[in-house]
Amino acid sequence: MKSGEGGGLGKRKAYILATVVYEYIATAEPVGSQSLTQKYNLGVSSATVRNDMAELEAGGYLVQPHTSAGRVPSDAGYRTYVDRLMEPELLQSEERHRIRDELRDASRELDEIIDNATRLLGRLSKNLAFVTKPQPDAQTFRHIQLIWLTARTGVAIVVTSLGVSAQSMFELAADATPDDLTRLSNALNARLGNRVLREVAEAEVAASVAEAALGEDVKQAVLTALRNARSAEAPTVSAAGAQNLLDQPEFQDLRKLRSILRIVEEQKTLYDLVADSMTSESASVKIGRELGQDEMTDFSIVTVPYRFGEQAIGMLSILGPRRMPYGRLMALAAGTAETLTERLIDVEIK
Amino acid sequence: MKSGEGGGLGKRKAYILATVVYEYIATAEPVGSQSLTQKYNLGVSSATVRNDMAELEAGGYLVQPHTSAGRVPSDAGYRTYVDRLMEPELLQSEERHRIRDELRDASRELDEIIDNATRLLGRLSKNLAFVTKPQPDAQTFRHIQLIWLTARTGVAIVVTSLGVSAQSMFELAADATPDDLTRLSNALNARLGNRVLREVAEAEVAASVAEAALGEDVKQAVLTALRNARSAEAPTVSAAGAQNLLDQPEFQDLRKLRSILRIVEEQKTLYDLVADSMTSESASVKIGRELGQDEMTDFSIVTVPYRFGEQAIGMLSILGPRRMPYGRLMALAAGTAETLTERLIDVEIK
DNA sequence: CTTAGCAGTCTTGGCGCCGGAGTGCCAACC
DNA sequence: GGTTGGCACTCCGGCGCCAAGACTGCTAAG
Repeated sequence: MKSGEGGGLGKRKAYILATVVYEYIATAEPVGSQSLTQKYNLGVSSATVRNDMAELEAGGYLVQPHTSAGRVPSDAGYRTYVDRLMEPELLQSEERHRIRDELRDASRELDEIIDNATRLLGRLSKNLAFVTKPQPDAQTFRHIQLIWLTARTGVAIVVTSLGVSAQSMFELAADATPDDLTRLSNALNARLGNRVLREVAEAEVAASVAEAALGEDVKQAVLTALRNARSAEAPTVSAAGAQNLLDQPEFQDLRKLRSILRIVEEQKTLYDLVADSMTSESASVKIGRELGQDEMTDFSIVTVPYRFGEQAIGMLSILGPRRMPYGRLMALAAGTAETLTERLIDVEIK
Repeated sequence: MKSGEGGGLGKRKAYILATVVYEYIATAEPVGSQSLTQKYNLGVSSATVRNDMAELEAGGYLVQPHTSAGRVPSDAGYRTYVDRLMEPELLQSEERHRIRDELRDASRELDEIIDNATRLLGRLSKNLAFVTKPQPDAQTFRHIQLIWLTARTGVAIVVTSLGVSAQSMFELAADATPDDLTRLSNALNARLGNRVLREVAEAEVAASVAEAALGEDVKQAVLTALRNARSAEAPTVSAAGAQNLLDQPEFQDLRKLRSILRIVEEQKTLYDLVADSMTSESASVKIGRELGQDEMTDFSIVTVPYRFGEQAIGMLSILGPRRMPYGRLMALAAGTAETLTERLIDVEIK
């Protein structure tokens, strides 16, 4: 549950802070000096704890909901707990296996795998889980196919190493034949093979179009199609477990819940909340105001990136009350991310 | 607001029932005889209304939350109101235009159009809106393309009249060349053109495979791919506006909200609730227990199918408290469905 | 059949009170 | 100087009580 040193706090105060956070996470009740000494063997009296708590409050780690109530951790209190006081948790091997089993059975379609992982994480964490779907532009180009539909319309399909990633309809200013599009598809495939999508340059498309002896309008259509295929402004986010939040006592206030639901529906906002955690190596945590949204002061988010090969291509996150079991949720998210990473190797198109 | 005859109720009782329902929908408070006579010009005294209300209760149209409270409509009361008492509402032409404008700007991708319509309906109705996406099997076949990825893997892309509808990865038991797949694609396209997907028979696929001189394993792969492309067990459902429900007084009880959120996440359940309304000509309404789910006794759903050409291919629904403004929501859903129907013609691939 | 009047019922909200938990401070102690 | 027991004080939350308000059902008269 706790231990560690805790910055310039002094050993005992750090320990008390850790215990207060731990106890508050468990009970959702402000914790007082007396109940703390009764429940935990602190080796000092409640009066001493009281003094330390007063100093922890002065230092900004704890706050009092009102005089004559116990203390509750502040953002800084949680932050210190997460960064320096809490012991990292590990998943039970039983849970580890469960995650593996549930993700293995899922289909080989990328979207379904992601959705499955999201639901699983929602269930296990008993909070709201959300997972960003991989942006195609970090994936490797495998195949493009321009399909002729009518003389002036067609659809471009791009297949990447993680599966069919996108399709995009196009219109032409001049007539084309099915054969034109096939020639161009072949030229593009020859030229772009095994390239990371992001690095495909306009000049290469232009060269292929020229090789197929087609005009400017086709070039524009292909470029647009590729751009669409590459990435949306914000990736799609899959979410699950909103109903779990209702069990938390902090949601007696429906307005909080309202803003959460709204944010979850606006996928862009949800993505922006965690976008910068993509580059993090392991689990990262944002607590309360750190999320930068007034409506989210009572929430925290744990985020872990998942990878394809070496490259981080998406993130798993858990959103819950600020009073969340950080250690456990970080372990869960990390374990699921790891399993998802392994799973993606399985479905790679080589 | 009301009027009409109302079955074997007698004119005045029907009118009183209509007024009670109307008033309860507006205020969410049980309505009593006295306040009713004060607010509406019924032409009779509160004592008379009292007597009629007692009979309406005996007839099962009204219920009392407790003695000495006003009355509240029962499922049967709402049902009678919706079927026979209420006046159909029409949308303001301003609203009509707003719907048209918002749906016009959306992209030409089917999924985005549907998502847009869902969000719009959620916003306008101030309730939870959900829309089923069209099952491909009612659409017309336009093109199939088998794309060669490796000697034993490929992906099948099916394009229908409403756009790329599905892709499906396949594995082969024996090696194939890109040319094999191209030949087969051409054979299939020649044979299946302009057919409704649902009606494509196994024999036709077999004939095309034979024509391309390919084996049983390819045939199975194509059949599976077509089956996947055709329809999932239940169509995907797009939902929006869950947060609107929080404004309703009936949601002080969080357990109700919990089950709603759960059901919305389980798309299958949501779809099953309304599946049988697909064949209905206009707006259909399910009230409380009519939904056949214990957790949903306090809710109602309004559903309107939307079409592609003559054929109903999906439904727009609004889920809200049983105490919902039926007339308005029916008009809204119908108006949105109509606009969506028109919009789909625009994006048809001819 | 309708209506006025009336007694009875039930919920809701305000008020005051008390108990519990916790704090801060002080003086004593090691 | 840090630690501790003791004590006075504060504040929230729950409980019981009461009064107000809103309805109902019933009865008897119009």
